[in-house]
Amino acid sequence: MSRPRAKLTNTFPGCPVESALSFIDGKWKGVILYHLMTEGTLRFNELRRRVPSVTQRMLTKQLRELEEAGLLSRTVFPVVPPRVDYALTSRGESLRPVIMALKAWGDKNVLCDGERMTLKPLKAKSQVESENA
Amino acid sequence: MSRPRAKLTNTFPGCPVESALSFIDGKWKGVILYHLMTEGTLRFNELRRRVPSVTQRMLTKQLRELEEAGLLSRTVFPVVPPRVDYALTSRGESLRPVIMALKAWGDKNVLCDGERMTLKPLKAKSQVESENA
DNA sequence: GCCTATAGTGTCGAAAAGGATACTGTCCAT
DNA sequence: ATGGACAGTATCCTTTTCGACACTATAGGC
Repeated sequence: MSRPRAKLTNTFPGCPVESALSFIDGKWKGVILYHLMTEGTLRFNELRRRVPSVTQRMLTKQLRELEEAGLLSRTVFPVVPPRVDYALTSRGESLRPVIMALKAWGDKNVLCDGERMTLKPLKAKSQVESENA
Repeated sequence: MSRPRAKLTNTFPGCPVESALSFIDGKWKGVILYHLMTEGTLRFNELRRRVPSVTQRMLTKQLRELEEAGLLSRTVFPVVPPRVDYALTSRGESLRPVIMALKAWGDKNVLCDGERMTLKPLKAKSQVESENA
């Protein structure tokens, strides 16, 4: 397969997994979708503030790709200073189970401590039970 | 964020989404996990046959990364010809909801027709109802 | 004696992705 | 008159990813 990932499309079982992944591939798409899902429509700089480490250029790029993929809509208001709203389309909304599964897995398995990303230890069943008790 | 994606780890809401994504990032990890989830333990060449377009070198690389991440185990049998089994660990198994959500989304939204990957049209509610009738 | 299967490794190069930095233009508040 | 907020572009450069291809070693079958 010498095609870029976004154009990956051989037919084989499991291909749907890859093609779905290709839509949220890109360093920031996951977070962008997550914020739009949990907070609703957001403006460019609102997104920027929520994803502090993305550069302007990358945020623009990822948003354009998501728009092209039909996952979000971009609404420009002809006012000054400029105003641009980003909102999920219904196809974007349909990704909610995926994003939320990722979020749940990340919450359970990863420690985002600000310096390193570390895996949380797996819990034995007894530990889980005592926590839920 | 000038770190590679695998080391992405700033603290912000939505970070769990990104860090979860970093585990299945890589052009073939999704499919590999999918096949191990649906078929159980597989040998190197069995995986290769299930993912026809991956090269040997890339399959090896992705498998090693998944192993390092603790998502699968690699068992070498000292026989000749060589035999190496790949199986999900329990942490790998814990990704099942994620992979299955991706699979479901892909099935519903993408047409893998072997030449192009195209988005299926969104269904109006009435259409869905008549299909389920 | 040659081919096949097994599970890789090594090297090379192209392409894609991502980051740093500087720049645009208008309005408003200070 | 200076600076900031807004939503971007443009240019350049580095890093990362991926693929092609060649190569390894051993046993068994024809």
